[in-house]
Amino acid sequence: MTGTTENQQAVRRSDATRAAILTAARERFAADGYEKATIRAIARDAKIDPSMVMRYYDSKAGLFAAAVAIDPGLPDLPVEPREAIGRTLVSHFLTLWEENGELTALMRVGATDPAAADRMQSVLREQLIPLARQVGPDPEQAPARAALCASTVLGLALTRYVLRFPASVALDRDEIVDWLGPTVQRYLTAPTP
Amino acid sequence: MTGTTENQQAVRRSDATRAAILTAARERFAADGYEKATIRAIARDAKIDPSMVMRYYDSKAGLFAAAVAIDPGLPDLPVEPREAIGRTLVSHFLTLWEENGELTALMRVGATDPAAADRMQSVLREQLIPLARQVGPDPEQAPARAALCASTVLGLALTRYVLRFPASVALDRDEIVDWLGPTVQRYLTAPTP
DNA sequence: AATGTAGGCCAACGCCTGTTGACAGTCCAG
DNA sequence: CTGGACTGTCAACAGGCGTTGGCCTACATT
Repeated sequence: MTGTTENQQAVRRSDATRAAILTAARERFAADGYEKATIRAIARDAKIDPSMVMRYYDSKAGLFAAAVAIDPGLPDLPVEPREAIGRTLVSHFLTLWEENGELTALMRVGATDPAAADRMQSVLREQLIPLARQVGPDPEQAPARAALCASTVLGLALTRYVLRFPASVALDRDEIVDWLGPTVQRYLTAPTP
Repeated sequence: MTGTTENQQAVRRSDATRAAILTAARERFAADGYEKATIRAIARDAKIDPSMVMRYYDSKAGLFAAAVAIDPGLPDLPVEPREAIGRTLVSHFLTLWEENGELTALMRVGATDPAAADRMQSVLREQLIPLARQVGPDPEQAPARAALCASTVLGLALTRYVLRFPASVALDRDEIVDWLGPTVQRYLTAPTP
């Protein structure tokens, strides 16, 4: 132990370094994807030696896992009024994506790495499908309806934050909510077409 | 020149090899993305020496460019009846994607490679935006409306063919057209919300 | 003040990558 | 039948990668 004799969570002298590594890693992974984001480059950004990364995060895979640990927190969303759930969801996702660069990293890497793809899927399974079951007309359709919602918001994230299509980047927040909100609303609550 | 003295397009003895390389490259790029799809692995699949790849396609980048050369052919789509354009587009994209594995490759690589992302964007610019201009109420909104359509179909392709979310894979073709068709229709033709 | 320990740097390892050039067999035109 | 172009193999290169272990430094405890 270092510093205080308190147990709980000791303040390590290396915390600043750990944070610097994590920040640099998020930026590099988000910008370059998994393979092209080298540990050497991340270490250079964080102004430390590559071996420090191994000391604190064991391996490149461990570093990535630590860098993209994030919880979208869908269960905390207000479900009422039910006819606003579409707009609420879209708005929530936009905020999430613009505050957390690691989501872009997760998506870039998920395109080629099954483990990252799995992490994204777990959000669908554990948060979006339950929500669809809660607000949708038929619990049995929940997976399909949730999948459509996922494809809607991830499609926007793809064109706007990953591929950066100018026409998609140019959309402003309200416009997106106005267009996608009703779409998600329909996927979740409308009767089967 | 070999074979016939005809100019036009000579039949080279190596055409079979070239094709084998291209096929193997498409599979590997689609499955693994750009970095993880090594020339050695592609050559092994095609049962030839890695140096042949360089001889026929100059470099890895050249091979990729040749492997994903494809034209979605949107301009040939029937625009009438106008109220069916949404379903027509979605249906066309589904066919395209299931017939051409290179689209998955292009998307996997586009997630990290700007050049591939550009190629995808050119489809939006040269084919989807003009179409939106043609059928939409206000030509000035064409880029925004086209971008929303792109995010719709690419979102589905992402969850279904790249990330392979089971709930998205489980959707059948008609279901997808029934759900996404009206969405695209609205993005293209509905008044601004 | 002495001492153990955590933080940090350095040099090196083995591996895999894209790419190259020299060499051998095969086919066809003259 | 002979020359030259084409197809293909082999071995090697230079460089970058993740990862490791040894070493010095500086701090916190005793």
